[in-house]
Amino acid sequence: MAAKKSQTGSSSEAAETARRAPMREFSRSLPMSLLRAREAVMRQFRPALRNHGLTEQQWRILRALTAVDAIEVTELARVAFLLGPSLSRILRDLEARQLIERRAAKADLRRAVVSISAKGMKLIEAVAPTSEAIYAEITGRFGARKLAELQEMLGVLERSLAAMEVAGEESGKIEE
Amino acid sequence: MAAKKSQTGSSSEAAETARRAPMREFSRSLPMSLLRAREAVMRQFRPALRNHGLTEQQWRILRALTAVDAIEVTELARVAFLLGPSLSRILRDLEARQLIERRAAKADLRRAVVSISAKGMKLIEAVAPTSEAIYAEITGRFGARKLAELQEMLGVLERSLAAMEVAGEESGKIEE
DNA sequence: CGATTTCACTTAACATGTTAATCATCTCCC
DNA sequence: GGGAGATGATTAACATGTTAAGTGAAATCG
Repeated sequence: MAAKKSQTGSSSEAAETARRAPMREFSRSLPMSLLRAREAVMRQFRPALRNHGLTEQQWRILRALTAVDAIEVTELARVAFLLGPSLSRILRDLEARQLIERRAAKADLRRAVVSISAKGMKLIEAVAPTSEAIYAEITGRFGARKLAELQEMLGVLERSLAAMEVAGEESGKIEE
Repeated sequence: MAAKKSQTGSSSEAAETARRAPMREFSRSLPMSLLRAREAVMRQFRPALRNHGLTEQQWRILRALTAVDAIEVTELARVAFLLGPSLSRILRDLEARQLIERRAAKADLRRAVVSISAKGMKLIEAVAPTSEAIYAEITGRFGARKLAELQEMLGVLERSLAAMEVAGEESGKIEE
């Protein structure tokens, strides 16, 4: 089971090092931990959403819209945590399905204002009980206190990194 | 600023409730917290990976391959936490770029065995220092102890939900 | 005013996520 | 050994993630 040592010789000396001593256990890296945890959670919700013809992101948007009377697209992107292009496509689809309504802002024709329709609201109402039940089950299994603690830590992590420089621009092509 | 009340009447009674009292603060839901936290982390790494022509998933695969001599595709999917179809596409690309090598298993021709190439290993070596530096910076900002604690909680959450039934099959179309 | 720049949003192009279907092998059992 | 079913991998089809480019409207400045 030993790695194929001394095969290519000195050429892959560092390669051998990496092979023997992985940078990090990888599956234990923070991004992987967060990814797996999120997937474990979403795996519970996706079937229920799917039964109502909604994807996770479409659900996020409709959910966000129930909390406001109307909202501009950019602000909606921030709240639902979606990038502009994704949001554009999804809004086009949701509008075609008449789950939302869109109109131009009077004061600034560049801006579009979105709101949920009665039909969209009914859909939300149909899914909400199941969704809430699942959330309650998760809370029960993991523990309400631990859940709050976890979310607090996630928030701290997020804020810790918010101010962090996004380095990696390699050479000094910072300005263009 | 009040919601358009008493417009459609009793029909959207629950809708009004939802509008006034959102099911959950939404942005504070567990899935959103996990998503934002992960994005905050990955936002630090993506530029560096991009400078080396790698996406996050391609990096995950190469990283996973450095820990083993060779691995079957299904097992690689499990380790790198990718679905089969995604992995298939990415392996095709990585193979075309000669960053990995693939061959059929002798005992079972259905199975494919993948390993990282010398060229792939060199790429890993080129990115690793930057990647490690970023990880160290994150650890420093958030705190090594808190980081370990967070990952422990994420693991517990994952295992708490592993046994949970994935309900939501609506009607009894469990069998097909 | 009018040209330039900025801004909000959309489109484009490519990579991945997600589920279903397909294809080739392999196993099992008669 | 041969056919039904199981299995590993890929392909198909559609939705989203991600970055760059495009479009129209607004703000800025000369």
